[in-house]
Amino acid sequence: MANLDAIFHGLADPTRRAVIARLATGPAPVSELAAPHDMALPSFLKHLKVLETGGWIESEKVGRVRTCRLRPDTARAAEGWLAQQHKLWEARLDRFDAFVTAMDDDERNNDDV
Amino acid sequence: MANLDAIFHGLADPTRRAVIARLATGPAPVSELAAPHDMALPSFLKHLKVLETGGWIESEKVGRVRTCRLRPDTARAAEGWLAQQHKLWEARLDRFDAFVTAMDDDERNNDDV
DNA sequence: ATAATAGATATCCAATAGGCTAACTGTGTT
DNA sequence: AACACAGTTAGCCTATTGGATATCTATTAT
Repeated sequence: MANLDAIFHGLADPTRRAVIARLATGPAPVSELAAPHDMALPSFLKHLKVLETGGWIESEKVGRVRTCRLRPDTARAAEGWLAQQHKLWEARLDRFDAFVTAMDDDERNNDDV
Repeated sequence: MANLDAIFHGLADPTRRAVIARLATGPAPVSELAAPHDMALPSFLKHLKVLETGGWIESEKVGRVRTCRLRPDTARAAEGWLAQQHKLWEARLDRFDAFVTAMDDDERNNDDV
């Protein structure tokens, strides 16, 4: 599994996110992936390399065309990290809410507020 | 709201992810955030800047200490993008499953398989 | 008033990122 | 055999990244 640095670096560029979005609807050859992007092919290939390094895609070449497909487990790793933080953070907010509620109760029990 | 480039760039570094993880448990001053990281303070401050640009954190300085806190909406934006791709991709796999199932049915209806 | 603390700013540096063109390899097509 | 097609590789260029040190400002403590 690719490391999180490479995984998130993969997402930090609009061209690469577009490729992922395209591949989410099904595999495609390099030239089809490249077509929408106003960029020389070698430049585009670098993005594919970054995605491959990040574990986002895998590819297979048959004849002269290379077909790329998405690797779902990588998306899960990325979502997993975010979800974990989210959970921590939610837990904290819950504790904070409880604290505020307790404060309110305290204040309600005071005559001078 | 920060753009996705900056949001995901924020995550593409272990120091920055550690800061986010720390802040998910509650706000902290710069020096406390910096302490675990074996790095000169100015270098660390750059990471905080990247996180701020990516919309991950906000901070307020009172006296001589600056306290940083997480911005939850940014996490949601990141998760949102991933979830959307995930949905597309799941939908495709479902169609693929249906296709395979149909194939199997076909084959079951053939005598020569 | 002096000293210590918390952070900010300026500058430097090597490595990486993201773009390009030119030239090359291998595979179909005519 | 000759051509076109789909990628690939090599090199070049500029901007950004991620680290450093040295110096500076503003606040708090003695």
